[in-house]
Amino acid sequence: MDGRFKLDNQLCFRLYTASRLITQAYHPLLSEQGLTYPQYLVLLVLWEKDAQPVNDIAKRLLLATNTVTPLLKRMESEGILTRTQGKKDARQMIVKLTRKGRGLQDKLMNVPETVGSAVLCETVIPDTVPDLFAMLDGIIGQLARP
Amino acid sequence: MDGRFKLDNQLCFRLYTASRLITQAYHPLLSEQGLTYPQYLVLLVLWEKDAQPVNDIAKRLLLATNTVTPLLKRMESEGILTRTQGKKDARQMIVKLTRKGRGLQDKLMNVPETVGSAVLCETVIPDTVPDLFAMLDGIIGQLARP
DNA sequence: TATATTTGCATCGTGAACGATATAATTAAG
DNA sequence: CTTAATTATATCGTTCACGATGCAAATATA
Repeated sequence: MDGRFKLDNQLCFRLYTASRLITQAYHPLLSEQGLTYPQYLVLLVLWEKDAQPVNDIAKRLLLATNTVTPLLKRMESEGILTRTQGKKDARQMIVKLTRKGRGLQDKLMNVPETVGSAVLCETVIPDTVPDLFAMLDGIIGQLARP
Repeated sequence: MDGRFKLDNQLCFRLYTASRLITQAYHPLLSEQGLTYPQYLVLLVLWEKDAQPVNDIAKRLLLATNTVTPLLKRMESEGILTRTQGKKDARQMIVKLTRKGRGLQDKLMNVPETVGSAVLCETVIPDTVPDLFAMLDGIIGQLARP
């Protein structure tokens, strides 16, 4: 009868649910451009710095390459990016945005704010977001194996 | 050059990553008993209240039935639970734990604390957890469609 | 009561996640 | 200069998530 197994006491369930629900909030906005949320994350990474090897993208997103590789191949077949073998290191595949991939930034310009405002509520306002970020970063830093 | 698309400004990416990493922390503990994290969530629900229709379990976890149904079928084939047609309403499938399903609680007794302590860090301590819960509950309440 | 709508669950297809494993290129060690 | 260890990616199999759709039982409405 101790509350150990109570769903309402579980941090992970809250994270899992919040993550899923926000991803669902992105869905209508992203699917307009034929994108999924993980694909949008890849775009964020490449918009910040184009022409990166698969490994760097995976590390930035804290994902394994066996998750990222098929994702990139789908995006390649959509004409969003190209994958070309590295010259310095033939093992690397360098991922580069196409014109279309760069152009998606314009079409998605209003997405961050739309989703951001959909999330605001009593306990999550611009003032409290830094605290939330700090706690999530703490968890991530604690669990990410570097 | 506004920070709109910066990965480091994204709440959802933090939630997505924190959720994934904590689920990974559960993995070695749950796989010992042949369980996945979503299956563990189903157990939490049924340990709190046994003999529930599929719909109630799905609602409690904020998942769709087309996610939960195959999950329950896998757990049924593992002998963790049974699915029997409801008597009052023939559309309902009543999910009930088997002896094995109930017994898993003993074998997983130390899981919540093990994962809990693995998450603690500078910014996430017992004192700050209620604030984190409140913010996540705010987001979930804001986005869950009732 | 006949018909229409809603509800509960299931099936299907696609795209992640991720553990396990494989392969080829690079680097380190002997 | 070989051989061994490491590294960068890819392939495979299983299990979620979830939109779309189907179907039968229950309920509401005409």
